[in-house]
Amino acid sequence: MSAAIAPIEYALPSELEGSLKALASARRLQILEWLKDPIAHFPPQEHGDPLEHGACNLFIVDKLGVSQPTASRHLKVLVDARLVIATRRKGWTYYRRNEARIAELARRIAAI
Amino acid sequence: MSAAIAPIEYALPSELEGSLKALASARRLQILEWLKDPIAHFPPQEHGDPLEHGACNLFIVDKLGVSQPTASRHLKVLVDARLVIATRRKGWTYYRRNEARIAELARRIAAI
DNA sequence: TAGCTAGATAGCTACCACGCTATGTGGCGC
DNA sequence: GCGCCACATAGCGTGGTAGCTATCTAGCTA
Repeated sequence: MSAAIAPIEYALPSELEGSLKALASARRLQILEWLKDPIAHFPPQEHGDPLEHGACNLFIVDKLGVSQPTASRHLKVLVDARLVIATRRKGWTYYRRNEARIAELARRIAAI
Repeated sequence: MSAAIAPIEYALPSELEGSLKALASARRLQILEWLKDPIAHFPPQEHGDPLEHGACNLFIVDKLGVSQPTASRHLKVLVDARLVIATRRKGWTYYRRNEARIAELARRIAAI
């Protein structure tokens, strides 16, 4: 050892890149689309206002047509990217769009 | 055989998804950034107006700091997504941004 | 407190993207 | 016409992501 330390020639992973990766999935785009109008896309739910808290996890899993863990991971990616907001209530989790964050991202992409 | 044919539960790959995948890479974001102002980011080139035709492939390869085939693939992804336009001239290839396409994509993302 | 159910985690497979080196190919220029 | 140079293609290794089943955990309800 040890020769020179390799310079970081690398493009550093930006937050923008992360957000784009979160968006670059048909499943996740679909979820965001549904969440635009939860009342139209999901069955009526008893505990948790669709508009205030969002759609129930179970409905999303069901409508996505994938297994529960797979849907869960997609939702986690969206939450981690702060594109959607999760709310726990009683025994369920509800998801809604983070409109502020989505708008901010749209602005950043417009400046690409 | 043969049971029922599985229904397409799948979210179909959209063009939007494809564009987002093309964009969701630090290297490619970097290239688009550089191409905003080729004169500022690349050495002066003799054959091919940086503003009209874009930056010479060789400069991009060099500045990216990856091998020629790797850079070539990144550029191909951008061209295939129509985010940049390639021009062949003499023996070289020049790349420039497709501003119309980029703006259109930004609009679509704003409506996500 | 006990049981049940929503959701997360673990662990697997398959696939795709990114990096590389080696090699083709096609068009300029001498 | 020949050689050379710019760029593409082939092929390989690796890491990350999406899908699955099985299982764990936490918190609601009775």
